[in-house]
Amino acid sequence: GTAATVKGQTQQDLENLNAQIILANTYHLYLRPGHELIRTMGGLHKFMSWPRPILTDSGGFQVFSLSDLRKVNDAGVTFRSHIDGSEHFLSPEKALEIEIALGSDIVMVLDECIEAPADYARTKESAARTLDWARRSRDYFARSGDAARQMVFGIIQGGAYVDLRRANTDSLMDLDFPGYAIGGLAVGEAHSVTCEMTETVTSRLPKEKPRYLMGVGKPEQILNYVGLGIDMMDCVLPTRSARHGCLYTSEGRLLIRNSQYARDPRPIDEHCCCAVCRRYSRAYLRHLYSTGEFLATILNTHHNLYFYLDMMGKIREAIRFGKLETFRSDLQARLH
RNA sequence: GGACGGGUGGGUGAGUGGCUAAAACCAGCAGACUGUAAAUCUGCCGCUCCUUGCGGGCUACGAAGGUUCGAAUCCUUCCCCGUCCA
Repeated sequence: GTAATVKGQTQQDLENLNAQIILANTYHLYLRPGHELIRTMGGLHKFMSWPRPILTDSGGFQVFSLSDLRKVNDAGVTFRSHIDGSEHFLSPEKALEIEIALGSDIVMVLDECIEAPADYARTKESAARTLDWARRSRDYFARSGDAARQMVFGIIQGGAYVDLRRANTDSLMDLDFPGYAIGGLAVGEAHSVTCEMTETVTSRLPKEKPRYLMGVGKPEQILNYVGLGIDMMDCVLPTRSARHGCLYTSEGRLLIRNSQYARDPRPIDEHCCCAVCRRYSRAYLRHLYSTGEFLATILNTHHNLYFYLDMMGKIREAIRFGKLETFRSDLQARLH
């Protein structure tokens, strides 16, 4: 829900899907419509009519993905807006100020997410900066925030280097955040490396606090991350892929535009109970997609979100019954 | 009957002697997408052969002839389409 909307779904849809929490983005909402406007409108929950929890990302990822529009130094990040080219400065304190104005439930600190692969010296320097920013964020929130209403999560960086990940995890834990995020992964490195770094971190983190792996992932990868002790994830994949005609099923991905579905009367996934699968055929959905109808986006997004949320529900259930390993290997085998 | 303008690959439409199997866009086919600058991006898109190479052969810019080393491009005739005049 980057721009205070999950593209293609109404808040009502999201409630029907049983979405527990959505993510919104500091950088985007700061540029448009502006955090002061949202504060004036009663905060982000009220503004977008979403009574359930919201997590706000800090703009750290934009530092990375808008790389040719930014300059980073220890003080913070100077961005040029991707919308009108205007220049803006984001510091750890400024990011918190915005997120406090938005009133999100979980506030992410500003971090620096760097490209993969990055060399050791650069990664070390950047991770140290992120750690320093986390300290500043914590201190700023202690002065200006309301711990009864919001909680701030720290972010661990350290690239693909085990010792840097370890050191940054330990140092961040010293700052005693209520939750910890792992950033800077799934940015181009091999999945095995993502897993190795994740395990390096989760094996050190306290069990009673949430662990959030930022920006992932594919369904079959999520099963691995959960197995490594991850509690939270966020990802554009289900919604963006939906807009691009890629649908997730219990048997793997399905590209709805493929000509083989032109006359296919079956639902996307015969085992799926979502509103789209209960009502529409592949042939119809392919037609909507290829004619560029926006109902295609709406229905495809609904299905993919149902798939993801349903899978997460089943994962929780499997964990509850001590069956995660079986569930994971069964599902991964079917997804391939 | 006459005067102009025009007929290009599935579509729209560039190209007015060699760099053109022919721009671009659309359609079609396939792929990608991971803390959302994304209803986006990439590849293929005449037929065919193989030793898959910035390879070979064939066919192609309304039709048929011609000029030229070389023609979608120039010339002739014909056939269509549009506009205007009688």
